[in-house]
Amino acid sequence: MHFVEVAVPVPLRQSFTYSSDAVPQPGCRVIVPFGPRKVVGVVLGESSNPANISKIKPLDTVLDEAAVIDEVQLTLCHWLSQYYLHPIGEVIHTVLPVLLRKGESARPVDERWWKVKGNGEENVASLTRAKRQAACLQVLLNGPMRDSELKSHFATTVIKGLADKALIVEENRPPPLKPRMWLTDLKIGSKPLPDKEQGVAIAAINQSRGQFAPFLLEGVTGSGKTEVYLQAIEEVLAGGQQVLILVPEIGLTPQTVSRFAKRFGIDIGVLHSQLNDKDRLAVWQRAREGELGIIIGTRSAIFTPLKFPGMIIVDEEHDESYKQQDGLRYHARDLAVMRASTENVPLVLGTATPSLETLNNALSKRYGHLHLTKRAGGAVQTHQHLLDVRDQRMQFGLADGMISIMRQHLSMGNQVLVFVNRRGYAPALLCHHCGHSVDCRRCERPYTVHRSQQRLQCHHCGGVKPIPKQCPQCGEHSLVTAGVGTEQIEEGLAQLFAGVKQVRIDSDSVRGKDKLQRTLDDINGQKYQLLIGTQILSKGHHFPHVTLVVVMDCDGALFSADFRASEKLAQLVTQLAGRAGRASKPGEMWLQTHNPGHPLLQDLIHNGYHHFARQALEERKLAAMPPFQSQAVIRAEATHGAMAWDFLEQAKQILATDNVRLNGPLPCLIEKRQGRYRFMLVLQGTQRKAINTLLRKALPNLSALPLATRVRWSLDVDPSDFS
DNA sequence: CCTGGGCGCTTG
DNA sequence: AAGCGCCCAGGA
Repeated sequence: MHFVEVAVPVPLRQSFTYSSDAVPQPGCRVIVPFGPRKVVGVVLGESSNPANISKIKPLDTVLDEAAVIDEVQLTLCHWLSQYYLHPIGEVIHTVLPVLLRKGESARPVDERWWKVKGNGEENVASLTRAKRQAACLQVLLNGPMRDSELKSHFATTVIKGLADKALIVEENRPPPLKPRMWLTDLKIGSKPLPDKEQGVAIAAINQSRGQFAPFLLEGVTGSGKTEVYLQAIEEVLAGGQQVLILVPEIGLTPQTVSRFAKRFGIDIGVLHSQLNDKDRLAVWQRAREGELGIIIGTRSAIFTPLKFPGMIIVDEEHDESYKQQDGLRYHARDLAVMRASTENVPLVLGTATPSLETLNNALSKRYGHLHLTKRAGGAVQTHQHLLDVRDQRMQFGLADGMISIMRQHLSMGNQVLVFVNRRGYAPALLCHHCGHSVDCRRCERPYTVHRSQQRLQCHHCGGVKPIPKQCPQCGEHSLVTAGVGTEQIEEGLAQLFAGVKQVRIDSDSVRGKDKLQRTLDDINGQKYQLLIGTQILSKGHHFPHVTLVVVMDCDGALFSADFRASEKLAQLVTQLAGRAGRASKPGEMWLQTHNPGHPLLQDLIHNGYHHFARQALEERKLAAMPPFQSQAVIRAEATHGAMAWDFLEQAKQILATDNVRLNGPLPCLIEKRQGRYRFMLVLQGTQRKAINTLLRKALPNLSALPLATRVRWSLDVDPSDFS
């Protein structure tokens, strides 16, 4: 009789002991009795002298012969659990593909194949009147073929015809996973000669093969970061090792993938949020068996197991989508650092606008620092200007001066990009008679007017309702919109620039598969001249015909309660500037502001992100803010705000100590969401270890508070957002 | 007297 | 988280 520790998918910060005749390998899934139910858990290891022997129950079933979570992943799970103070069972649950959580077989899913039945050659001869069927049968005479491959050559009706005549039959086969399969296909497509800086970067990365070596690749937009990735990857692939590439949520387009596929001519594993569970598991298996040379995916792709780990790349490392904002609130970039270190592989963090966290690590020499300062093909940097809109006449949010600059660019046949930070028609609906604002009752925030959908939408909870005809308070028919969003700009610009083809790009207009990609292709095919859009436009896409970028309003970020707002604005502006222009068409950028003298804007405009970021780091140091101090946040929300507040107040008493500062409880930046009032308690200190220890020791006491079960609360280590 | 929903307790 | 017992309110 043995005892094993099992991680069970429940929000309890402990594992559970079970008895078993044999000890399954750590990382194997088991079905265990848990209270009155049965759950899928994962074996963590053998337990030597368990407590509470009388309570221990035997394992029900062992689901796997071999571990589904390998040693490296198990190490990372323990790290995640300890660092983010998250229950181990839930950590393991997040790391596993959905189908494996549900207890499905971890064996590769069978593939459908077709093979000839009976005397094939005779049958081919008999099919005189069905030429396609004869051809199809002829192909299968050379040997069975995958259903998917056969379908790419012949219509389904042809295949079905043969099957109906019982000349071919279907059979299921396990996929032949071939480790390092890419080595047979690998060919290097034509590649440009790297310039001096690229050459230095490639060499530095390549020299670090087989060891943990983190790099910040700080390259201005258009400087050829991807080329550095490609040439570094080439060496890794040729050496029989795999590369894991993380990209931001929105950056994973077919275009991105095809760039890698074209260069190497190999199969690439792609993991994105729209993938179904089955396909996701298939990529997971092929990566794990070492069949795929390149795996590219968004945040959660960092959990993909690799048989021959060779390198990890995090593209646009500053992107906010790498931080998970619910459940296990991990940062994929930080986990990538941990993973590269446990797997002893180089890690490349690439961006034009490094996060201050990463920049600090590079400047303090914890990371190698590689620079790409020249735009490829000699394109010059986009010139940035501030447009003082004070006392200027505004039309649809654009100052007259701005409009005339836009006219100049349009008249030369160039494209103009207008960046607006708000979706919808207008961010509020007000009564012109009594001043009443039509607010979402659950969030107590103004509804955003969406005229295209003819309804009001709450951007905090997603709630929708029809646009009222009259004021809900005074009954007057005098409702007017306040402020401008993408829809209204679109409408206004259609009037201002009649006859100019324009397109709006925001999450409303590009909803649906491939819609974004098609629109982007149309833009670069010069089907449109005027582009109006939100954040989406700042991510990864290049618009060579755009010569003017207009930022409607950048004042919000200057006075935000979020201390990272200025960093985010600077990244956004710099990324946007990088979208425009090329060698023959230098671009310019204008920022509309009421605060043209603001030192932050001045610094950004005149000295660029590179300088701004270093300045901002100095300020963070003086202000004792991250990355020079560590933070954690306890959030609590409840329908009765007082309960959430009381809970945090009690938590504060429990946590009180002298080496960690406790701020709050204070309302979250979004004070109410979905009918619940939200508060937070911010922990800050010089030692991240001290915060971690404090929380670890206090958590049992926090959970034991009577209010702990009555409010929704969660822990966020290294918070990136205070909404 | 029975039903049902809310609440709190437990999970090895 | 989720299943279960317990308790109290409300309907017949």
